Amino acid sequence: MTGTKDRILAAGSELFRHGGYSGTGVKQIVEKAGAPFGSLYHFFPGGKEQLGEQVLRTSGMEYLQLVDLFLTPAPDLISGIEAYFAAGVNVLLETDYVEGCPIATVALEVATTNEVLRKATADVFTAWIDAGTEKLAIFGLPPEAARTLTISLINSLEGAFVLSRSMRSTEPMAVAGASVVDVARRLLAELGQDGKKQAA
Amino acid sequence: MTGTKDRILAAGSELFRHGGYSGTGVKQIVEKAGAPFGSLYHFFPGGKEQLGEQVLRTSGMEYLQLVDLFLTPAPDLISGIEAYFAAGVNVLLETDYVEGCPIATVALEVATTNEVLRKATADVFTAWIDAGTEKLAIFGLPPEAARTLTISLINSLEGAFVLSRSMRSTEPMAVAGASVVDVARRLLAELGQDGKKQAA
DNA sequence: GTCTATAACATGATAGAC
DNA sequence: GTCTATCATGTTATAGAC
Repeated sequence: MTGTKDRILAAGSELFRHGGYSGTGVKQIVEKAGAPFGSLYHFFPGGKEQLGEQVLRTSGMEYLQLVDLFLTPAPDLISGIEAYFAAGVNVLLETDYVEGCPIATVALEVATTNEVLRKATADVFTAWIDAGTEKLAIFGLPPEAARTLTISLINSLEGAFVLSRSMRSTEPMAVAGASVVDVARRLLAELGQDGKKQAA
Repeated sequence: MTGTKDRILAAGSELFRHGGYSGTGVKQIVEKAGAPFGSLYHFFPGGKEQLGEQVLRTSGMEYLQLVDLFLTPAPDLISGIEAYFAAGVNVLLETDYVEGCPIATVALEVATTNEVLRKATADVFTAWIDAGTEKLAIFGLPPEAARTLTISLINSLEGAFVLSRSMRSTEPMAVAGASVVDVARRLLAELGQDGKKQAA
């Protein structure tokens, strides 16, 4: 049984990342959640801003699990990266370019206009970078190289979502994947490693 | 002498890219432009949407000139890319992470909510890609390689603006520059070229 | 805790004097 | 073409019955 609060969070997450923070009204959110209007201010006394912050932090942590889903099963670093961006292409096609990053739309909107929400987006990105850095160790990458590659991967993914969703083309996402593979290959060559999954 | 219409466009450009399309009110725009409220609907009978479209197309073409500013003077491809992302770092620092891409904020906001504005952002990105592809020919890159590298560059730049502005750190922008250099080096090696500027 | 009515305000847009 | 007053609507938030 899904609680009212969770339904409000889920509805907010979808509406915020599609229409933006300013572009989404609180009535729209409770309506989509099938929740009474008063419940919003019962569960989120801080109003729209508190809801926005919770939505960012919650969906940010949910998407963190996607890293495991595609990188962990891969036999080596390169095919892990390829699987990750192939999944990005699939998301674009399967949702008709509707879905992308759950954070970026709001992140750009609030970067200079709302410090509470900006901090929430920054915390999510920081968590993603730290988790990716840790995860890439399974392919033998030392911390510094793993961090650089993770940031490069997120950079390219975020930028590709902007271009691909705007242009309604998978080309930018495909190019992004190939680019990150280039970066990974250069790193591996520099380290003299093969990028195969390490024994536990 | 700056016309009223131009001042409205300039004010709209700044406010839209900072606060987003939904987050910016038309009254806010005319106030910043020092223009009478009625002038907005005189010059833009289509209202906020027509203004938004004009702002996107106009500032998109203005930023196109920045490609020339940093890539053209470079003696070779690699140092051109480095100069470009160094400029990105400077913009972040000099504006205290306020300025970024004039299109991306609105692009994510309207990608699935306003087809007129989405098309405008797509046309701008397409123009950037085409212009970059053409410009990179001065370093000897054939069209296909030039297009791939241009998309990779814009991907990384856009994503780095998202992360850097959110986290208030230049690290993502610096990583982005190094990553695109990796991609360029791989392309040059594959083509057997040196990336030096070609004679006219 | 659920739900509704409504307050207080901001929004995009328009009418019409000048 | 400039400028102001105003409309209708949508916004966030609150009060208070149940």
